[in-house]
This record gives sequence, structure tokens and C-alpha cells, in this order.
Amino acid sequence: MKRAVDPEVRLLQAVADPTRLAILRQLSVEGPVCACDFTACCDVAQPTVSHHLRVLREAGWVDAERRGTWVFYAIRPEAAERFHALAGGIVPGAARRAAELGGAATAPHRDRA
Amino acid sequence: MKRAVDPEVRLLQAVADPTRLAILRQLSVEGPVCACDFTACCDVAQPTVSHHLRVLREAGWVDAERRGTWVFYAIRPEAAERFHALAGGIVPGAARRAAELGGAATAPHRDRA
DNA sequence: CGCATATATCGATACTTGTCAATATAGAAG
DNA sequence: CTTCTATATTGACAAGTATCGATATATGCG
Repeated sequence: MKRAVDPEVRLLQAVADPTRLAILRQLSVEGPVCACDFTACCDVAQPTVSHHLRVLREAGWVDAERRGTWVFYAIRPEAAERFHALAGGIVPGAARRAAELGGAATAPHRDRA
Repeated sequence: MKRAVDPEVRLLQAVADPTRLAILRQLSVEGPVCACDFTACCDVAQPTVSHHLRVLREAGWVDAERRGTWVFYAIRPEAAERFHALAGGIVPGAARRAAELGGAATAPHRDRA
């Protein structure tokens, strides 16, 4: 499908999963979290957690840091910024203002007609 | 998998697709757009556009309004607000501040240890 | 070294999804 | 009513992916 080539889409796809959203939210609240602590929050097996963390890592969402036996994960500030910017770009736009109709928004693809 | 039950996850899943992101961006810029105009922007067949518009509709992202032969789509302001709020909830958190270590963030799941 | 714990990888499987061709529905116009 | 255009639905298929069990790797400890 090659749908995940665009980095912004990859960022969105990574967060568009209940388990990964839960992980990111926990990281938002608690800061760096040990990988072993996600098994509890998400009710999934350990390999599944590892898989989701890899997806988040490869999407640029998180950084991993080894501390002895554990691995701590943390949200990358750049990722959060990119996400916020992306969200800010999605707005109702001229949407509601044109609800009055009668304007230019009434005729579709007039470049071809 | 029952992954799409949470409305917020549904909102994210709906936007986490290149075609649908393109649609939402076009709607953000131009306001209400005729469904016939998405075929050009996204380089997909008409049934595919219709499918994506349905996904966006069912996720609460857009409203459809019939105007004669055409159907105009527009972003729902509530959806944009929900998306912005959701994005604002994902932050680096205590992440970077704890990079100094030595604090409570060093010991994982101590409730069990 | 050997043992224990934490994390990652592999392999298999079931489910989801994006896509299009064909067809159906809806409205406008003759 | 017939025809034309726009949109939606159906059916089928390919590709992606979330999940887990089994296993591998890594680190710390004795």
C-alpha cells in the first residue's frame, strides 16, 4: 500500500492505535517510563508492547535510553511539536462562513467546466 | 481487534491516511468542497474517494450537504477542536526534565518490587 | 561461568483496510 | 419517462498490522 511514506502520515498512523495512544499519554504524564510498565497499562503481552514501542520509535515519536537492565522511553519534543503543528493545520477553514452559499463555493471544479 | 471503539482513536485513525489527510487539508483551505473535486487531488478512483469520505463522516470529521447534483463536504468544528485538544494532551511531559536522572523516574514499577 | 530478569526478534495467524470494477441510487434536464 | 451526471454501495482482492508463543539477546549478580 505504501501509505506510510510521508513522515507526517507515519506520525499520525503511529498515534492512531489505542495501545500506542495509551503509551504516549502515559509518557506525557509521567515522563520517561520503563518499558516494563507499559505491560500493565495496556493489557497486552510483552512482545506486543515491544512491537508498539518499535513503531513509535521508527515514527520518530520516542527515544529509548538503556539504564542497566531497563529501557526507558520518552517522547521526543520534536515529535510533539510536529504533531501540534499538524493538528493546527486542520481547521474548519472557510467552512461555516460559506454556509450562506451563493458564493464561489457553489460551483465545483469550474476550471474544467 | 475492536480497536476503533474509542472515539478519539477513531478520529486519529480517520486522519492517519494520506488520502484522507489530503482531503481534510483541502477542506481546511478551501472550506466546503464538492466531492467531485477530491478525485483530482488524491489520484484515486471515485469509489475510493466516496469510501474515504464515508470514513471521515463516520468518524465525525465532516458533514455532508447535498446541493442539487453535488454533495459538498465540510470539516465539523467540533472535530477540529477535539483533534486539537487531543494533540495538546501529547507532550514531552516530565520527559526532558528527568534526563538528569537520580530522581523517582529511575525505578520502574516499584509498587510491585 | 551460570542464573535471573528485561527487552527484542521471529514466525504464524487472524483481522483490518485501501483499492478498484461493476452496479445501484439520486437528482436535473430534456 | 428517458437520459445524463454525480455519488454511493457492493463484492473481491491485495496488502498491512496487531497479536501472541517461542526464542534470542543483553545486562546484572553471585
